[in-house]
Amino acid sequence: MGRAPCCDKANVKKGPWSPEEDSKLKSYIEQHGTGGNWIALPQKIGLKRCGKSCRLRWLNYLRPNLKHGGFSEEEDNIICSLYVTIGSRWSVIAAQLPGRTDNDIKNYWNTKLKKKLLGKHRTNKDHHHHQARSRKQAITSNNGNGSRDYSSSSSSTTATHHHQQQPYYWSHMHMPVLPLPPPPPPLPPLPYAEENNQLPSFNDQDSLRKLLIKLGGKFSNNNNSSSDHDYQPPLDDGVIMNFHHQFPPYYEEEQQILHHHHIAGSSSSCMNNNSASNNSSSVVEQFSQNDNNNNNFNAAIVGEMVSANNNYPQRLDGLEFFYGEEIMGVTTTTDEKIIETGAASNNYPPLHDEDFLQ
DNA sequence: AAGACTACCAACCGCGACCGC
DNA sequence: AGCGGTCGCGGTTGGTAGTCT
Repeated sequence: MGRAPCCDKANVKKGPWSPEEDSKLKSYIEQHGTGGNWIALPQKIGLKRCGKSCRLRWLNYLRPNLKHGGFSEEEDNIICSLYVTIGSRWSVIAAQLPGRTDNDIKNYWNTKLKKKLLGKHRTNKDHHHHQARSRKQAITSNNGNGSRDYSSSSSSTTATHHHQQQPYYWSHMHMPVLPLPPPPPPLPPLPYAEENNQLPSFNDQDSLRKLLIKLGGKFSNNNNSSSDHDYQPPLDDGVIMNFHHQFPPYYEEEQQILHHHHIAGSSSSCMNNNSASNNSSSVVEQFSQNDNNNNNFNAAIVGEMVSANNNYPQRLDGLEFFYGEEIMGVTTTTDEKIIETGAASNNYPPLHDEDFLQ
């Protein structure tokens, strides 16, 4: 039973690619193309690689005009904006960033951008992952002395203010149901110091509202607004139209929600309000900025988005820090309830001891 | 100095979608 | 319509190297 392997695993090399393999693959594709069949390609070249591996190597590394590392603030902004809108659809996000691969963006998001937004507070999943890995590495690792480019594309380490970390109980949402200490009392919200490039706290409604305004547009003064007379549809210069062409129905669903709640989509950034301001081709510039500074944040928009997400749980996974724990169903006072609700709302599979002990 | 911890990223894996027969 | 092969995607893992204690 089970799925047939795509190649003969026994006769296929795995792991890092050698320069010789790279040059073989690259020169062949440059001369002949892929031939529309990745599976057959390695045999043609004489590579002992899986076709999928060849494809990945080409797409992520060998393909011409690829950029590696050094994400700009504008790229950060685009990634953030798109992630909030469409979730972890890396290929779609990558399509808006020339020279970037989905893998690159995914890695960048997971290792830097997410933390940039979350603050230094690691998720427990990360924590356990790294703990387990560290234990393993303690056995197997051999430290080298090579140099590595750790240049960060952004300057956010100072922005991880302690008060701006995620709620304690959010960081436990992926945890199994185990006795936990009670969450600390809520901290007073800090002002949203975007002027200083500080990251906003997403734990209070006002900051969350501002964030969503920046990411998605303005919020109506009227919480029950259904008229939307002043809604301005996004400019159609191809990008947004591409979204409509590419996206399955749930994107339409979100668009309706956004429409319904006057999110006309503003420009700018979840990270830095000063960048991404002069590039007309960027997605985040598709919309007119129209923040009327009204503070009546309508949480229903997020609620609806989360509700819509019930059908597509992947889209908001990891976005709880955007939307807030209340919206995500993490509103109760006991830890168990918190975990249960959080897990249920995200369709997480039941957790077992082995998940915890890994 | 050494071990533990953390960060990063390339690569792998499995699944669903798609397509041709 | 059903089936099998392939593609493309997103999640995850493994290896390496920097940083911390």
